[in-house]
Amino acid sequence: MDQPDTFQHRIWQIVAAIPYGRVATYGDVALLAGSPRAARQVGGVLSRLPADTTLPWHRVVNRHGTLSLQGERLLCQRDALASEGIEISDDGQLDLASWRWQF
DNA sequence: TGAATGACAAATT
DNA sequence: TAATTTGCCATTC
Repeated sequence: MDQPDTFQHRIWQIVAAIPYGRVATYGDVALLAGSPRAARQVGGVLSRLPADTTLPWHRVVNRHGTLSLQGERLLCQRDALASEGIEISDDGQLDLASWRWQF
């Protein structure tokens, strides 16, 4: 099983701290995790999340304010964000200047 | 143990 | 200005 102090576990803690109705970038999460260059690992961790997780992974977007996912996962994230009051453009892009989590 | 992978980001062409 | 390539870092095979 996973160690209690792994990067993965730290990512979970940070993503869980994202306030409702806000979004954070992979780079921000990586920065808070202690590795500003580990943005890829953030995505890697979220990609391995269990289906029954309570983690608000849908609040994590790339630095362009777009969703890097594809297919059904992308639709699920867009729907989840819309449910929180976050408006997304037709191109799947949201206004980071307005929705980005300021910490 | 080593090589490959990946839900990003920045630099370069 | 836009598109492409390289670099990063932890996890996985």
